Amino acid sequence: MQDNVVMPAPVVVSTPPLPDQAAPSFSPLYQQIKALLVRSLQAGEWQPGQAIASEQELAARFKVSQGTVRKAIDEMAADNLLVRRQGRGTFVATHAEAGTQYRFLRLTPDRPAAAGLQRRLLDCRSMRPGADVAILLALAPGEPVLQVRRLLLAAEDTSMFNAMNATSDTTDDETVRPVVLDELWLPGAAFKGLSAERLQAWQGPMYRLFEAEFAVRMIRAEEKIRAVAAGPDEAALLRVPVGAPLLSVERLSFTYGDRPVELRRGLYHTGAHHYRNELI
Amino acid sequence: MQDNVVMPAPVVVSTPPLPDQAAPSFSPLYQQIKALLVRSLQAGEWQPGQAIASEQELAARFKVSQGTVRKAIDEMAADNLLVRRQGRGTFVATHAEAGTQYRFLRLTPDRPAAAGLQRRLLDCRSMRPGADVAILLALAPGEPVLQVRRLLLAAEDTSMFNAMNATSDTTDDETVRPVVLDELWLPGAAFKGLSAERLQAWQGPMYRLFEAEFAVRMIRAEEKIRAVAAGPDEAALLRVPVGAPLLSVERLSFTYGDRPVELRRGLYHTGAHHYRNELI
DNA sequence: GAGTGGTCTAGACCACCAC
DNA sequence: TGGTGGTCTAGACCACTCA
Repeated sequence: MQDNVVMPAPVVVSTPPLPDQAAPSFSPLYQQIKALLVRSLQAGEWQPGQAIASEQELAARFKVSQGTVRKAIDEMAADNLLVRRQGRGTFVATHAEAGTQYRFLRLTPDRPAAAGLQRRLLDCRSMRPGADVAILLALAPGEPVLQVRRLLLAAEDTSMFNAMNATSDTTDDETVRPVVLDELWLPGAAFKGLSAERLQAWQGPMYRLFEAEFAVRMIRAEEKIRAVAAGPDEAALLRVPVGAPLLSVERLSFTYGDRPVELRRGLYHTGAHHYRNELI
Repeated sequence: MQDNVVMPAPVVVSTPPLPDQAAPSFSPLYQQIKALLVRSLQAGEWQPGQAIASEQELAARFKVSQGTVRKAIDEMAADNLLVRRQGRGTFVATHAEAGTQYRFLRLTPDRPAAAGLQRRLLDCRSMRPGADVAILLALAPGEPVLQVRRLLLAAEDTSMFNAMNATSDTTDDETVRPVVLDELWLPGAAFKGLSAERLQAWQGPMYRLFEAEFAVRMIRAEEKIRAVAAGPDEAALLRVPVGAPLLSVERLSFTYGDRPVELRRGLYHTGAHHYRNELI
């Protein structure tokens, strides 16, 4: 039974191999299958939200047993690359659906809030990256970056503060409060054509726009969190006093093959929200 | 082959069932096995760091196939309850070993540091809990809590600041800097006998003491993170100006069966450290 | 060499879903 | 009713560890 299992010879597949990154030679079959499936995702064989081939089909294609394909898919589901749905099939994960929307945003209202967050775009422009940004995003020499700035605003919880801000110094947005000031840097090459108008027109999560229009799927991210004092500009935008403590969240996001494709720095006002984390 | 698989009848085991929490009646076999294994851990059949029975033995004990036991153990390994080691066996996870020590501490030096963190116990006393603490820890009415306070200190990075703090206002600890001020609340019933002396004498991670001496294993935790301004006492202890931004990390830790057993509030000075997080 | 977990297969049946 | 993933089994061989 085990005779036909190849150790040196890699699995033969019909899909032509992609040019970049060679696969490790000796690894378990299911790992090889997993790598091949990741390549298929990377190459766009199946789009986010679509069903991939069934386990049976994949087993036939790769000439392995269904159990081996299953183990590969199990791991990819654990990595949030795929979503299994009994009776329906296995689907490419997406930032489109409720529940997986804003998967990376860990900011939560202290008391459960009905309404979500509103977005307000501040600016979007192309620029030469600073040295730090260029290194983190592994940019080619001379490659520009797109810089995006925006606010996220939450419905104000006025249930017990009705009297307090009767004389608020703001004329509009009495019922809404800025909570997050985001600053993003995106590699110019991958996001050619992204503009303020495009962002303005888009309804929905930004990561959904990226995967739908620019074929850039955010897979995982690393965040570094600090407490900082609000500077003058930040204070004005977030409507807090200068020097107020803010959460600084620096995020580096990766797509398939651990390629960094977004650097983001968020300043969170944690007066009525907190950053939640689960340690396991 | 499938005939002997029981759906209504649960698996018969030799270990007497523990009194608390009834198992759900209808669930996959491997889930039942998992629940039984968790109970064995809870009951102390195998101690942290020790090997559990082999897959073969467990399969025989529970009268299921090895594959079913394997799936149960796989999930428990993914939950960090067990650790598999090829050729050696499967071991109960512990906070003792390097690598799993300080598993829940996400604070990281901005630039890789050689030395770890020093501990300094401030105080440890029994007290009546506030209402919030009592609720979070699900305390019995009238049950006291142990309150512990301590500092974590890091070796100062003096490589480029030699001249700066020549006239530091502190007489001792020139080469060390407080980074974390921790305040813990522990249910008195579970930690009877814990004292300042006991903590002072202990070398190693606190969670290791808890699992070794009080049979309380921390399995997972939830953290809420905010940015706050340092108050007078906190500022003095952490040697920062009053009002300096600090990271407030509120942690609720759970043991087997999702029982909360520790509430902790840490204030982190993130001048040369940050809280790292991986989003997947 | 004996024992452990790790991989792979083949086949059966179940639960769920859509048509 | 047919197809999907989900569970369970039985048995083979491999890789690793330790005495």
